[in-house]
Amino acid sequence: MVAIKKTKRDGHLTECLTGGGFRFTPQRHRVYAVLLAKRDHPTAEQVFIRAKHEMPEISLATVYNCLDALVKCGLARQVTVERGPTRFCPNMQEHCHFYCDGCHGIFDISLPAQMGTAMPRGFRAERFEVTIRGRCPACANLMR
Amino acid sequence: MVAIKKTKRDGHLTECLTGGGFRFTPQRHRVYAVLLAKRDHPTAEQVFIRAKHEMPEISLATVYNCLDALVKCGLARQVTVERGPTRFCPNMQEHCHFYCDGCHGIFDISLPAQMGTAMPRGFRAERFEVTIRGRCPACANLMR
DNA sequence: GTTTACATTTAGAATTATTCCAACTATTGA
DNA sequence: TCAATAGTTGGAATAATTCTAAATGTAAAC
Repeated sequence: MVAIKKTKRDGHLTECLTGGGFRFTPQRHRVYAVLLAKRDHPTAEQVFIRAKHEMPEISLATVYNCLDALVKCGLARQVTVERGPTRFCPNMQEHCHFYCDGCHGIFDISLPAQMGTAMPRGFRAERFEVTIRGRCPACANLMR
Repeated sequence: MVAIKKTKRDGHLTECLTGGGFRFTPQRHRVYAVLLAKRDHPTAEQVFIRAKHEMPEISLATVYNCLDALVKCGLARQVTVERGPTRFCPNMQEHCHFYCDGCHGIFDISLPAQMGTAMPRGFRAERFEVTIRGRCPACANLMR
């Protein structure tokens, strides 16, 4: 048994996990803390490396499991803007992603009413990609 | 040497390829034809299977090479909306992608002025994802 | 039209990212 | 406390992609 100091934020974690049929575990707590600590859209492997600093015995399979649980219970989202490993983002507010073609970094940008005119200072937008998720006509029909 | 019947469209292919420093080859011709023939955002593997019907000796490595060349010379784009294999799309006009959470199909949707109100009949939009590509402040500075 | 230089293709090996598996451990609820 | 079940672990397996080296094809110079 590992001692866990719970903060107010952890209450939210517990709620969301149990609400999704998941248990609260020290590993999930750690993985979520890693996501919140540095919001640079890390890959599963990067999360693994960071989580190991405070929890050396955690395994990569567990990190994948924890990230999956967080995504399923609405505490994080997967970000896939390029070929390569999936990245994770704990910002659940409506926002869009700025992908830098130079350093391949991903930055959160708040969704402005007039996109393009409201870019943060210094960012140079060159291409917009919009993905809409939902149900196509055939699949929407299957749900009734 | 393989005989190639060139159409007007193939002239465009040749132009774009040579413009990007690539050579015109029967394999690239075939791969591009496959993309144009059925615009269902196929994976590299699906392109490979389709290309083999008319060119049984083509290899998967070549299909990856050809798709890469097409992307680099502006004749196709990669579409990565979910974890899993990258998909390819020869529609180079401004448009966005509708991803069906049911069948995982990807549909091209023209980019409307007011998104959400202008969905094609039957499509149920549930979530919008916007990715902006360009240069972050640090990388934009490096280019001057 | 040869020759030469280099790009491309091919099959298979290697690598990367992710998932699966089976044994063990922890948590929950009776 | 005990049984049932969920979660963790390390390693094996799989999937997607890239790399490699040899053979072949293409273009451009002579």
